[in-house]
Amino acid sequence: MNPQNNAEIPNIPPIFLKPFSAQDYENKLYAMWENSGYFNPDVCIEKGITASDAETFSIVMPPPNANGSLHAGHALFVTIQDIMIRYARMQGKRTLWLPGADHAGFETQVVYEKKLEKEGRSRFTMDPKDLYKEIMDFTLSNKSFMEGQIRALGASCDWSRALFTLDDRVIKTVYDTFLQLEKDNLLYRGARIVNWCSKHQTSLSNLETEHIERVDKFYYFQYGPFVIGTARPETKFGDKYVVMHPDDAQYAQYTHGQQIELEWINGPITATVIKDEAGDPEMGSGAMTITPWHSGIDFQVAKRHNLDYEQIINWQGKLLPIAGEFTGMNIKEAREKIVEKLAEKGLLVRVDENYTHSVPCCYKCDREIEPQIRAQWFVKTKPLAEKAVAAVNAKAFSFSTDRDERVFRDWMDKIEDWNISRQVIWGIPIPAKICVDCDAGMVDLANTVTECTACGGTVVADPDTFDTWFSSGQWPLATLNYPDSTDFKNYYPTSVMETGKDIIFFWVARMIMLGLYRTGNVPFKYVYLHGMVRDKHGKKMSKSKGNVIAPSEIQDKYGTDALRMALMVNNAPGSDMNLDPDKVNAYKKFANKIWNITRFVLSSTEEYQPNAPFTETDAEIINTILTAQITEISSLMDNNRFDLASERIYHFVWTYFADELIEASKPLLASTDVKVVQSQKRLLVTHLITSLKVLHPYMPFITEAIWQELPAEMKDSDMIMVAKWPGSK
RNA sequence: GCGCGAUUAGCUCAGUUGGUAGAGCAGUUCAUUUACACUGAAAAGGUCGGGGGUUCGAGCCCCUCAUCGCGCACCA
Repeated sequence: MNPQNNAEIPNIPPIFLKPFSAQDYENKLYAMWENSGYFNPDVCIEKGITASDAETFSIVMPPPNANGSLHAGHALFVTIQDIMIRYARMQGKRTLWLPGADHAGFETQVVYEKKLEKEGRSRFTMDPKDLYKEIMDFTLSNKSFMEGQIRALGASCDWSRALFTLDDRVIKTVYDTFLQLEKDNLLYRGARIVNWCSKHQTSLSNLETEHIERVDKFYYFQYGPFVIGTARPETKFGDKYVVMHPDDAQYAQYTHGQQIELEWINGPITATVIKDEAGDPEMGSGAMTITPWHSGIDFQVAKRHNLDYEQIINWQGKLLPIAGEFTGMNIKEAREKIVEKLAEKGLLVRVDENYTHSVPCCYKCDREIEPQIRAQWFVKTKPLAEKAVAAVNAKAFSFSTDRDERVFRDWMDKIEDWNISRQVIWGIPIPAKICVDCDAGMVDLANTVTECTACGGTVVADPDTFDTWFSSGQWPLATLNYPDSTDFKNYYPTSVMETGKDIIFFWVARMIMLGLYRTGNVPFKYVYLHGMVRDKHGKKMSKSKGNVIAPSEIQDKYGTDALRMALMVNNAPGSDMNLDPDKVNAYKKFANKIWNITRFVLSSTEEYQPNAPFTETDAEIINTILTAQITEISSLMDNNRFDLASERIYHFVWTYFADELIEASKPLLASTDVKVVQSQKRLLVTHLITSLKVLHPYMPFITEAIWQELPAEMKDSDMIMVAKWPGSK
């Protein structure tokens, strides 16, 4: 290219004389948008951009964790939601996208604990208040960093309404719900088997565990006249009940409650026969001993027959004094030694070396979960789940794919009570007193409870915090300021909940249950779930594999618009996608193509007349081809098929506009017939404006950068962000 | 165990109600003061995992098998 030639063309703003460079524009343009106030629907109404009676479109943003950098999944969700929002805003809807930041309780505490570990410190030796303050400082500094990255992705969200999950309003909402649940008898505190992580020293919900398949040894021991099997000999010290199925013929001679003297690990014991349907005649010998404190099934058996419970393993994963000589040993090292001792005593029958089973582990540290009995707060979820299923039956909300709805229903059908207590510092304190003499708990928002209402015993403040998902589950209520705000009236239920399919149970299901519970209405009408972003070969991104693609690096190299397009094109809703830098590069080229299309159009449209009459041919192109293409694109967008719409737009701009229309225009522009030339100029400008508009939701920066350089007579608005979508009123 | 998904060009993936397949990247040939080389033109490349069925017609619907992946939940 020879700049001198171009410099002679008066119509081209100088910026078009070099290739598009995203870095030169993005920050400035975002600041311009943000300063305009147009992210805020109230401002749009004030300034006459949006009609005051316009249809609303609202999204509550899933608040990113304020504990680190954004990853590719964040870039994907920001892109999808921003496309929805920008499209709605251009259609003249009253459009709200409400951002936030998540303190992310346990998650953040784990991140912070790793930091402490590196510094040779531990949360267990710290004053809880100091720890809380340190994590707060850490989180707040990360929060502003994270919000900067959201801005860099082009998110046109209303920062004036931003909320943090530890803000007073959130806490008030959560406390109100907690109290309401108690009043409605949907809340209880009781000793139940919980998933205990002995590294993180907290209980976890079932969803916070993952099952890891392992091959372990499976031992058979002589237990009096019975042979019992176990993979966990270290729990067997207290086993004094032997359970068999009531109908198991091989044990017909034994009666329920019968006592048997037998030799066991640390000497003679008296065992009691329990007939219970938990015993499976097909499994092993059909007889089993139970450890009610450390097994869910055993706990149920013990509950049914009112048996004793005894803790064998302490909270740190070490054996308690009941283990005799093994007291204080870590369960892993104790296992082999216990087996050795049983073998010496002649009680080891045989060992199955290839026992394959999956064991529940902490999803953060992979350490085996130790089931423990602990008094915790539980929400009775069945009544809440029934309402949620009724709502989906009544089509009060729907999912982007049928399979998501099936997955949702499946989980709702077999939902169990939800443990909402966590032994975590970094979270919202549970506003309750707990009894030190029994397991009772009393909701105590006003701090007036002085003794146990169940036993009259001494009470203390509950040291626990809420499961983050309990508060996140009320996020739409808190952000829209339930119950009396105008935002709540205007925007609840929101139009769309867009989030990752991996948190359909953690978050989406909980928001539906709690939203329905508090307001009687679903929190959103449509659930769009995106898949995971993987590396270019479909592998999960992880630091250890070294295949993590940081959005900020991609943005620096190729531009944010290119990243956004790469994330959208051919990425079907709900399925995982692979992010290949080569694909991003393809859309960087596309950005430059748009740049040069503009340059050509501007350089060819001196003395452009906005009202020049179209020739018959050109009118035909406008009325049929252009209209048809835009209708199709809008229709795909209305159906949330941004993957298909973006590909269509790409070809509309490159294949049709650039390769066909512009090439065809070259001889026509050279025509001696002024009418043909003027019509052609108007045709090119019309296509340019239309292209920029339909591209804008996907590639907001370059389209706005160009828009700002266009002569006033070509455009219908100062900013393309609030320009009218083609075909909309 | 229960449930779900995938299998389409060398690679990574699209394909909305059934009408003999599309993109990006890679590769082939040609074009060089062209709006744009971050380019253009042209061609090449797939019996849509195997088998069976429904249909005038199947990548798409049904059955079955195989392989890969995911979710949930158990286990003495």
